[in-house]
Amino acid sequence: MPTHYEGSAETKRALNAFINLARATNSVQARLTVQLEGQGLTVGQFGVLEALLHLGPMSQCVLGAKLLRSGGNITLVIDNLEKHGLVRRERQTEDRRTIVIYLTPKGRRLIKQVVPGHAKMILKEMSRLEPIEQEELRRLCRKLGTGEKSSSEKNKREKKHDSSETE
Amino acid sequence: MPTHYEGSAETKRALNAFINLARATNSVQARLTVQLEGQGLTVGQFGVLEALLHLGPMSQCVLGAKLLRSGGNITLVIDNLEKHGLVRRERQTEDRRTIVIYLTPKGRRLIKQVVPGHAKMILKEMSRLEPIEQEELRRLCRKLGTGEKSSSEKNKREKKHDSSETE
DNA sequence: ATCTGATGCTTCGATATTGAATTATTCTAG
DNA sequence: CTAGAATAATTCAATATCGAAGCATCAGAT
Repeated sequence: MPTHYEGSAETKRALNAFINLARATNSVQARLTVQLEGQGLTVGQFGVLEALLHLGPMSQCVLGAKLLRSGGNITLVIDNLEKHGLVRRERQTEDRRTIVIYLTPKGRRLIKQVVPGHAKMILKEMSRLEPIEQEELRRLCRKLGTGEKSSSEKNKREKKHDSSETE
Repeated sequence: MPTHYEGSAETKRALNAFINLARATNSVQARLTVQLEGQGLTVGQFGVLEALLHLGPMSQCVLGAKLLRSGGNITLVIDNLEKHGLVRRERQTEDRRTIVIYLTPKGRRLIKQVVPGHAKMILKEMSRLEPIEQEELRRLCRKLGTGEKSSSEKNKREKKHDSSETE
């Protein structure tokens, strides 16, 4: 499956690598999305609930930073989760700008039930590769860039909790 | 950056590989998106114009199949491209259900101007990896799955034109 | 104490994206 | 030839997503 660009071998190599990277990721994610939505959660909603489950209650602002989403987006996703009774908002009294999001019992129950199946699905998808290959893929992807600029963002007392499963 | 799931080493390996795959892809795509939008094109619009440039005029239906997008989505993206005078719709006379999309001169000029910079950007992104690594990444991604079910779709006289750069 | 700038959330306008329902058209089996 | 199935496009209702504008609140400087 060649590209239609002309260009140096270097360029072709890069484009082909990128195309296959993008396709593989989209393909796997599409199948994961189908599974999640079959359980009544969108990808964005799953991301929020999963972060709350593993990292505990947090403000919308922090949630946006963890999930790499805009403030407006978080507001909407939380709105929808709140409608379904899966999370609850609580305005902070110390800093009244901040709203902390908590899982409701219903939300906790749901996400705890959904997560294992999701993990199992990822396991199944990734098992098309040998263990060694999975590790090599991981190494290459880390080298390719995780989106971190350099290392100059809120390094105050945020050492723990580096990453939940953030898709 | 560990996950917060417990589970077998096998599961952890798969989850970590997946997380880094997803992050790397999203990270690269985000930067590409910024560049495209700086030139006034969304990713979806770029995909359509690029397909039309490299594969020639085609119906919305075929476009949707190439880009793996729903019919409703293609309709909207074409609407927006048409508003900007970058493509034009032409109803077929043989089969009046079908609408073929053509690049306008303006659209052709624009996409021809945008494509090289896009390719250059991909080259730059991918060059964080050595050539050998790019090839290995490609191999792993192909093995991981390109979304092809098996091989039972429209194999009539569609051998040529396997893939444009489809993100 | 007050002004100013930063911060957190919401709202809005665009665009994307899907799946379902609808319409128009073509094809196919009788 | 005609009825019903299949196909192409459109429309609609949700949801996502961003960036920008707006509002409330807080923190720092004078």
